[in-house]
Amino acid sequence: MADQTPAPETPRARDFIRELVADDVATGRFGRAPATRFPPEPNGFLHMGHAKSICLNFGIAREFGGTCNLRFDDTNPFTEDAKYVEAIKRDVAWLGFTWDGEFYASDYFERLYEIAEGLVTRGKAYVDDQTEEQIRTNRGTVTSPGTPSPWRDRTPAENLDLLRRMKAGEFEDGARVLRARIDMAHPNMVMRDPLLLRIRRGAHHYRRGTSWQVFPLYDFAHGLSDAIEGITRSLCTLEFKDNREIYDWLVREAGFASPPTQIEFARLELDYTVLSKRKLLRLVNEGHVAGWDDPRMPTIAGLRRRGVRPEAIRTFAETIGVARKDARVEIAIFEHAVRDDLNMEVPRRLAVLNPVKVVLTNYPEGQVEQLEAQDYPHDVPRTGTRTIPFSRELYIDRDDFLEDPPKKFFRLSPGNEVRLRFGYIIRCEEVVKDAAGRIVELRCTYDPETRSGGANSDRKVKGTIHWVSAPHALSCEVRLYDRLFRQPDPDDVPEGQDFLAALNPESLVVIADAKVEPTVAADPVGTRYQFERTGYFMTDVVDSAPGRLVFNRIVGLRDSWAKELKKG
RNA sequence: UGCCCCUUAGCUCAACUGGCAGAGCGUCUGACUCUGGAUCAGAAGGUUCCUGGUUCGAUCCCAGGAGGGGCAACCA
Repeated sequence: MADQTPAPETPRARDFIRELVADDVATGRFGRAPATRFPPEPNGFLHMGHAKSICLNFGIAREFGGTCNLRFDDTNPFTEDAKYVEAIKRDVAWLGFTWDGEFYASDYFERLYEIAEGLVTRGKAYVDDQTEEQIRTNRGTVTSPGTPSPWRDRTPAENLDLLRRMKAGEFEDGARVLRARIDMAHPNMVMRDPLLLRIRRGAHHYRRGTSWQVFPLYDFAHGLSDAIEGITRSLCTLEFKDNREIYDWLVREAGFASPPTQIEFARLELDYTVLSKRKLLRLVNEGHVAGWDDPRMPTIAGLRRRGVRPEAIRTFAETIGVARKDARVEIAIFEHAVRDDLNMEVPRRLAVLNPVKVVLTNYPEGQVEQLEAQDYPHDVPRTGTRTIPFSRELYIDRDDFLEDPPKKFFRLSPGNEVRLRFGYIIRCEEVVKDAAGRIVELRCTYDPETRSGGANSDRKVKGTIHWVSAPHALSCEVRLYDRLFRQPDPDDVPEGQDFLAALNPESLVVIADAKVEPTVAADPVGTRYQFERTGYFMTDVVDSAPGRLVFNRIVGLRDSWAKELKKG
């Protein structure tokens, strides 16, 4: 009774995929350690959806003592580029994962072609001369069977001859394709003689140049690439469920002894953003954002530039888990993961985003005190202090003063007191306005007995606000980033409009002249802080420089005052 | 001749494969106070989509239905 029973080590709740992998290990099904792969196509930057997949694939390999390859699924010469390969590698590494093998589907083209010849020889594939349009029409519809191609019954010898001439570059693009010979009336559309190889004679592949001319399609390349690498479980998203049948058909026909098995999980959908490479590409190409690494983008590069740490992304991926049903995740879950991570890691600083001047009328002119300020709050297990200057003229945030405050407003107002963080208690005596009625200065008095840490510092006031010393503060630019879209589902727009109609015009608000305490001047670019009572910020790695401070807001703090206001 | 998934708390998921439906986030309440936008504690919240069936017992198995989603690119 007396001694505390230590909390039992509760194993993290397993998802259905990890259960299957654990079964594989227990039964020795594959006769080898679990092997996964992350297979991006190098035609765009990685985003949060990919991060989920990366954490899953690499996480499983790590947990089960297996391997995870990075494989570029580069089978479409029209859209792929080496610059995307580099960006993807950088992003995966930044997320904290090391791949076992680095492979390219384009390195398997020869092997795939040999498998194609094998299929042709055994009557399992044929060369089709139909036009693209005819192929589409003759595939039938979801409710009606397709029509066999007139070329479907060519002899293996004829098919082999045509296939070789396709490879040799004798035919125009689109003149012929290689198709699997399965069933044109199959209830699964994917199995209606799927296309295997298409001719791209003029195309320039970023790795193969113009030397290779018959390119495999996804279905043909993907499962076989997995099999070639000895993958055990091939994890992909739900929309590939129907493709599993052709995946299994191909690895079986190719004669792999212990072929991989595909498992599908739900792709991530995140509120207030889009996670589709096609849509992200449009945002970039049409100039709605500044680039793939715009801090508003849900790309790994964008999140990195904004200041999110990889730890937060990994925690988020773990939190949302994986499931077999569609998953739309609230952005609050992500923001919570980001705050939770930063809370324990980054030092506090004082910054005033929307400054209004405060003059302490009873503070000696010309006097400057150095105040000691804690870098971390009492409940964060880190230590550190700094000194910040205090003087007669200060800035506080305009939001922290109200001439006519509502109930429960515990900040500064005429005749009322508030504590300046790490400093003194002050009282507002007079409000100075310009001709237009705008407040230009608050004339206050301070209580010299209440300096933080001093003998009589424990006098209580309701509120504490942040401030900076006007003559010492550094001017800086602050970029307040917000959700890119103004509604949870950007695709939920009226007929005739697309997701761009839901763009949030205030996703970036730039404050040209904010004030920050001088201690940040010496920190390297890319340093993160919490600006007390405001949010988490990082100096922008591209635009910030000594003498020109630029801060990105990573995420705000939880806004319980706004909630209080809403309640009325 | 359609096929394949999915449906459990506001949201995302659990429930050891038939045994008193749980967790995180969110919400609410309280505590604390030099972050009243930090932190901590507690609470509320359920016809497990519906209708039958099997069973001592069904979220789980079976049948039918409803709702949501995927598939008819020489994209992946």
